[in-house]
Amino acid sequence: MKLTVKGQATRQRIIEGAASYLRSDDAAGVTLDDIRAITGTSKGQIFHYFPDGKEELFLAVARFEADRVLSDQQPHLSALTSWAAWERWRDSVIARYRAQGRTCPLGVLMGQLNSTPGAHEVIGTLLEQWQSELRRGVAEMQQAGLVRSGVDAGRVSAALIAGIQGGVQVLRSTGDVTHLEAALDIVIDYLRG
Amino acid sequence: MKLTVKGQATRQRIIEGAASYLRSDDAAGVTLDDIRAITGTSKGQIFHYFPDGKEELFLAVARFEADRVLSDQQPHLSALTSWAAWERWRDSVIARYRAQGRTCPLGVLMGQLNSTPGAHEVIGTLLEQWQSELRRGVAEMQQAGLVRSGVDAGRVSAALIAGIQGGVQVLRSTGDVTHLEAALDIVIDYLRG
DNA sequence: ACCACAGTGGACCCTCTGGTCCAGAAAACG
DNA sequence: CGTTTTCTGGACCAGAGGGTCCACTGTGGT
Repeated sequence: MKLTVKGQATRQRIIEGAASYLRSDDAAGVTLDDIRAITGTSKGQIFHYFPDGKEELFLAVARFEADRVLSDQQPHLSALTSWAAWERWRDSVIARYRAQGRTCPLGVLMGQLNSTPGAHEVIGTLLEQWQSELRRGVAEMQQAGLVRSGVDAGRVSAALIAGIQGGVQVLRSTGDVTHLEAALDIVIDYLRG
Repeated sequence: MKLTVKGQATRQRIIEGAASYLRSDDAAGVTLDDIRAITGTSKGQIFHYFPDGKEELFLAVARFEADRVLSDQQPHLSALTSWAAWERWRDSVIARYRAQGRTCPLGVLMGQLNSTPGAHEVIGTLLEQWQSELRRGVAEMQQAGLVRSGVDAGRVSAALIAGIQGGVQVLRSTGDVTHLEAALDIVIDYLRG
């Protein structure tokens, strides 16, 4: 499929419009027609740019959102080289999800893409990259002698990922951000020894 | 609505049949008709026992499954009075979710009940009870002098809940149980001081 | 025995939604 | 220019799935 500049723009408009819609409150039951309306496009265009329909479109949006998750944590996530940096990172994560509140674009997307392989792949990749950055952060702290070398960086980063995911999930169903805070703080405290 | 003994039995059969079906692999897109077929009932019966239809039925199943989550952790969850007991509890949680694998009845249910107040209430209640048991366990360890009194039992239990939820979610999308293990182990290690 | 009401089966309906199709407008390109 | 390709609009289709209805059967109480 050839895409002209105009075509690229429209395609992007669809993705970003959908992403933006998912950040609104009642996006639980998104439909292609919702997205069509929001983005001011037509059925024809949606299937022109996403021939495989719903799944392809939603996967594209999911990738877009997954990128956002990581980039929203920058520059902190890539520079976890001091305790102050870890604190800044922690704060940025909490701020991000506090702002997001009970809505969760990726969560809605996963609900729509009923556990298709593609969906798992997007989430898997995201978690992998995320954890890998954290693992690197822990290792750097160890090299700098700020974290005892007996700590298993892989394990700590896995626990952080789990804590964040779970904290966000609790936030989604209870609106309460304290679980996320507690999980992050306790693992970081563990790191401090 | 009056229910005879037979009626009660049928109603229960529907709930348990649905729950069992949700534990199978491809339950992502459950439909009332699936449940009807599995439980050997008719449309008439389903709406007879669950007048509000899908939502009422699925909420009933969700409550059933939520009970299961807690009772599967017994008797360990209610007797967290020694390190050995904590280990046993940890092992029972991991065993349960390892066995469950990538399927997650409550997860599927939540996907269907698109964030209705009822769904949030079921999950909220479950998490509350769960965390409250854990908090009690931590407090008892403190009273026994096994955990330093400076530890905030509420925070630790919140972190455990978050870690478990997140660990299970990772398990669902990657099939990997190590995140769950890491989260539990690290928070328990933190408790050990 | 009778009656009222619960239990059961299944045909039927209706909406919602993903997906198809095609015709016309607008670009790209020679 | 002319033609070929892409872009856009929207009518239309088909299947799925939740929900309704009603007739029939079983059951419990008096």
